[in-house]
Amino acid sequence: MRKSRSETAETRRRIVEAAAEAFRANGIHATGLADVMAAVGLSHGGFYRHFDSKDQLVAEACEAGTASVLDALAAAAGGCEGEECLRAVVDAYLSPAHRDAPAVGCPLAGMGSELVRGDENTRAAAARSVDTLVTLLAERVGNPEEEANRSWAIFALSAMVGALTLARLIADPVASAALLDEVRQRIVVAR
Amino acid sequence: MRKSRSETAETRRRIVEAAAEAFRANGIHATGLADVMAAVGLSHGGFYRHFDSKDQLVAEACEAGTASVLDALAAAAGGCEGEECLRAVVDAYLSPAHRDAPAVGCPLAGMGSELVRGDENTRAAAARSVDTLVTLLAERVGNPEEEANRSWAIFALSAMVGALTLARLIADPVASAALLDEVRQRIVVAR
DNA sequence: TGTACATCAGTGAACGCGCGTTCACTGATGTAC
DNA sequence: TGTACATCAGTGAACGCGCGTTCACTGATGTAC
Repeated sequence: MRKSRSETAETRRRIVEAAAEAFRANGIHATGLADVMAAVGLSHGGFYRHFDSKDQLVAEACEAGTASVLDALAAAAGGCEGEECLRAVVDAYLSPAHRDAPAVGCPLAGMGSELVRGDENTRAAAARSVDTLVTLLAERVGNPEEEANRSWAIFALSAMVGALTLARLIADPVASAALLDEVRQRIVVAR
Repeated sequence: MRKSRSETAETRRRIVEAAAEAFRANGIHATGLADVMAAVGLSHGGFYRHFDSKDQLVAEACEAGTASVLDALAAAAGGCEGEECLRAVVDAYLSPAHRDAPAVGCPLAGMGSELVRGDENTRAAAARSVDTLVTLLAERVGNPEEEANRSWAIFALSAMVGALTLARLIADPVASAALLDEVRQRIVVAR
């Protein structure tokens, strides 16, 4: 049953991807390893050929989820790099589409309160996710190394993560969309 | 073994309080009913004399946690009601003390991503929590019924919930405190 | 290049454990007369 | 006010179930000669 090295690497990648989706959609604790392995079409016993523990998978899933969100936001900005695309990134993050698709959305919003209680590696990965997203936002308003730009980006990311979480809590679609709209406008103005 | 009505009510209240603390500190899924009952000094079997299900307890714990945070923030404002106390409320919410005491802190930050996946009653309770905190903030900048004040308060609460979550993810105490400071200042300025 | 052997990805059963929930039981409280 | 009985808060064992993790096994892949 042994697989070739490239197949093994591909399987591992698919496990991380499936985990990243399941953790964001259903929560870390509520998602079993058997669920993740089944999503990839494997039995759960083989999990430990790829990972030491569920904690390790959580940390990697956080990284993978962040990378996918980063790609999606960069794509939404259409490849431009200046301030003119700031609105595109913020609009994409605070869209009803993002709110309604947590499985492929921001891990900080989808599993933020569970990441806080993760192990050391998980929290380190989550902290890197914060840094990555802060840099993405800072780039939209100028040099991402400049203190003022990072400072604004930290503020913007906080508001974005919080707004997405709150928007998902509010069942009324009108009120939820209104919350997203208001935060969206104020973030751009706050720059 | 039967208890008097007032004792029964008091026991029920203590279960909700203990649950509110445990859920915020350790997460909803990670906290067992036996843990909660043990914290109150009871065996787990008696739980169902007070509640229909764990879900019901989660919803009530969300409400109770919000009430306690509301009290704490009102106390931080020192009883004054005008705009001059806005800073006191925001400072209290975005303080290292709040960050380091999730058990008695804001439920939206402490268990936000788990509340999103709660049942109907839980999400309704969480949505009421959002509304309650928005009103508290709106009151600090004027008439809480006025659209402009509510709109700002929604933005402020989003930034506050997000910032507290991110601050808890960042292990480095200097970077974490810096994030809180920056968001704190910008929220007040954004008014 | 071909052969012999070591490696190891994946299977499926099993491990101990804790979960939410149920239940028979106890005995103090509440109620009806 | 006092007595007899119904109620029910709390106990502790048990229910079925799913969890993370381990393990003996299979057989294709990788490696050494």
